[in-house]
Amino acid sequence: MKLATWNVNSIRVRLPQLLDWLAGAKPDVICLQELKTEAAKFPRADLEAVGYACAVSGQKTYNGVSILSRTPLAEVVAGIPGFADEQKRVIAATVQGTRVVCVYCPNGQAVGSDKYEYKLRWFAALREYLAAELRKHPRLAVAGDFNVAPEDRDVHDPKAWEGQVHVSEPERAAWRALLALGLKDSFRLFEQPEKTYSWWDYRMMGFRRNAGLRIDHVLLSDALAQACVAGAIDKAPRKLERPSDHAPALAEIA
DNA sequence: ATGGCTACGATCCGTAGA
Repeated sequence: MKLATWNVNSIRVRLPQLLDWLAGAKPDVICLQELKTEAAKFPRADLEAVGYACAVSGQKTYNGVSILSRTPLAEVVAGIPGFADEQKRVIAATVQGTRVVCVYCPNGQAVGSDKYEYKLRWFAALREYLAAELRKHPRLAVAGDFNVAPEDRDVHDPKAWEGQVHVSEPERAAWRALLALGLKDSFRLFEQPEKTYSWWDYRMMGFRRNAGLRIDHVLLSDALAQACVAGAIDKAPRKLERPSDHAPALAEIA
């Protein structure tokens, strides 16, 4: 199973690029974030026409997540059960015996802000949710935009970013708490080129300078990690005209 | 130099992203 995640930053703007990428990369499953559209306006017919079933939790203007799959999606659950949240950030589904959780973790805006506090509360709720999911589903993948760069090697300029949102110690501790459940960062299961990132600021020629962060991740339970044969980030879509600011991340499971 | 783009939904600027 080839499992991908991509923060598309508006599904309606990025649909042509998404269709092109699906045709080339042929993922079995892809988790999408920042749809920025309500479910009724999600381009379901276009995606079904190229062979993907869609589970969608949409929201106007902000957030919005979806899972696309070439095989049927079962047991679809939107949101974190028990965690009341207006923001559509989570959707889960079972695909061929694998539980897939698609996440768009909060940005956090600035350390100490209300949004930062929300981000940490949200991660605590996600951790409890994933702990319960792991008990039910040994084959568990969690893919999405985590808005956390786990280590300094995931940051183009660690000095400049030190203590900032996305790299602050409480955020990294929240990330490690997910790993402590028994999840592996699929990207780090393999040798990787240095300075590989998944997001680059639109401003200041961020991509051309490779001034990026690795914040989009595919986490795998032990059962899946043991069968994982590749982990990568595909920078190609970031080079296109009018790109998303994020690139797709992928894991291939034998 | 704390900005700089992009998308959205409201109007021609404010909010949010990261």
